[in-house]
Amino acid sequence: MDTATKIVEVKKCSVQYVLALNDALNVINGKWKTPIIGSLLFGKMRFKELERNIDKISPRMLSKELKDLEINGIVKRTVYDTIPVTVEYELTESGKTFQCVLDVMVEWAVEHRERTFSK
Amino acid sequence: MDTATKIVEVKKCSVQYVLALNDALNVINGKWKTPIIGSLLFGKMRFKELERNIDKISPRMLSKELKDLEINGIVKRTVYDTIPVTVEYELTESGKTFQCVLDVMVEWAVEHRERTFSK
DNA sequence: GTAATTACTATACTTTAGTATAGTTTAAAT
DNA sequence: ATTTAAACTATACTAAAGTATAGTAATTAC
Repeated sequence: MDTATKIVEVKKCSVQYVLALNDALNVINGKWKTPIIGSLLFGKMRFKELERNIDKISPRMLSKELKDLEINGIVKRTVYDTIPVTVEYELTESGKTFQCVLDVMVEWAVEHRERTFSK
Repeated sequence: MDTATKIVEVKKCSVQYVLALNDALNVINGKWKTPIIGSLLFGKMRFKELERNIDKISPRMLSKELKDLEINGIVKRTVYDTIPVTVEYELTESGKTFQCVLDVMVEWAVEHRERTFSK
């Protein structure tokens, strides 16, 4: 079954729909996932660069969230054999396509704000 | 400024982008928001109907989350002057259009799963 | 008169998420 | 010899989210 057909299938079944939805939600849950993905959309970055880029994040959280994102296939971690080690983080293909999801959320939010609060 | 122009503006500024994104994320944060919205996509429902529909939800959580959704303009609450009172919950216009956001998330999730885990 | 139903609220508790602070290793710079 | 830097980890704590259990008011059914 190809991906397009699969999508049609999933949309027909509420159980599968909710499961897929949770997959997507797990990518962005918590306080720090979207700032991290947002930073990496500008290109690959090292740990300290991310730490400096993202206001108020602690190394503990950055480390933890990067690990989460790596496990979920959103971020790729590359260790270079330099002394001391250089570690680079970058978005995977899925990480990059996630921008479309973020864009739709932003579009909805702007429309929602106009409709609901600015009249 | 019309909504389309506003969306273009917001996408250009990372601060505004993240703020709009958080608006959308607040709609769905927590464990119970998506099941509630998902149930209400089938039509208006009373408190007990929602409670029966959503597996394992407690009345405390249902009440709290419905209040949140109402404040955020996603759900409309209508009290009928019957004895005992009848209370109906339904999605607002924004609540209904939110389905597009959920659909895009589901599409991404299915594609991501194919790409990342099934090869 | 007891049980059930609707639409919740109150209180107490547990679990998860996030913060604060300090420490590790290896090496280069001053 | 001490400081600085990268890339984290460890420990302890607080805050937020969620659960469990019980209770309220008004009414109908048995």
